[in-house]
Amino acid sequence: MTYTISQVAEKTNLSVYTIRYYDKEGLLPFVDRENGVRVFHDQDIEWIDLICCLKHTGMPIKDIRTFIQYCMDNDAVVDKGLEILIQHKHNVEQQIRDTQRNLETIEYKINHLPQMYKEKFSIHH
Amino acid sequence: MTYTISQVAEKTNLSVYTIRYYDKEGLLPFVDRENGVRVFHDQDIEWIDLICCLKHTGMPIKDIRTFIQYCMDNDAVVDKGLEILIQHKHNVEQQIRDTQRNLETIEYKINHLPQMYKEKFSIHH
DNA sequence: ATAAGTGCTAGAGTTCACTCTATGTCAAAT
DNA sequence: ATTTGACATAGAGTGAACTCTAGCACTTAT
Repeated sequence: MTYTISQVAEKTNLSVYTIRYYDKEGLLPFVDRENGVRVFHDQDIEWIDLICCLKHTGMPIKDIRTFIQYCMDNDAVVDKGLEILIQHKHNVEQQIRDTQRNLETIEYKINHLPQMYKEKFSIHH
Repeated sequence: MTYTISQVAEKTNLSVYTIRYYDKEGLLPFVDRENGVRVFHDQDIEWIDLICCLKHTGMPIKDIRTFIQYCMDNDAVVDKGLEILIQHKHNVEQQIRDTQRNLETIEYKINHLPQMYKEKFSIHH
């Protein structure tokens, strides 16, 4: 089964523009061409899903490129790619903890907002 | 107790540039001036901490401005500010759930990376 | 009294991640 | 045979969030 760029756009919720931009940026070196036209296979979609996942969890595009390039390296040096992925997993775990702490702060501030407001206008004016 | 802009920069881990930028963008309408020089009080730091918290959890600057403006409104219309804060709390909760799902995907991909790699080069070349 | 240090503003520059435009090719439908 | 539609590229434009520069004011130390 193969897909055109617009079919991939539908499946991945990326715009056609974004897919071409990712390709331009070296994120999709695995995509085949037929007469210059991109031809996507199922395993390409899997790679793109992973790319989206990394992007959603805050990995910048140049880091994703590095990761993909390691994964595509001639020898079976998946190890380096795996290492990056495991490191990123730890980052995301930390990120969740940080966001949970921020959530607690927001909850605290929700309870203390009227007071902060009062402080502002009683002490300050 | 009052603070200069560079002391506030230290306390909040923002750069002096960023604090001035936030002020320019209307995020810090509560900051006093003495002969044109910004003078920060403890409750100002509390507001800035809240701003940082909102920023870290993905609220764009124009939304933070709207929130702050509601909070600073002449009448005791904290309600609108509170409403925004509660809505944002729900967004952050959703954000944590999304990130947890992404984390699961990453864990899955860590286990299947060697296989994805193999697929790529056996089917595809 | 001059030099250093900190503050101020206006506005230019940067980076990131798209997003769009202009222009062109090619295959299928009318 | 020409129109339509989907694909392609190069490169310009956008918006967000800083980040920095230039030039000036004011205070404090030598």
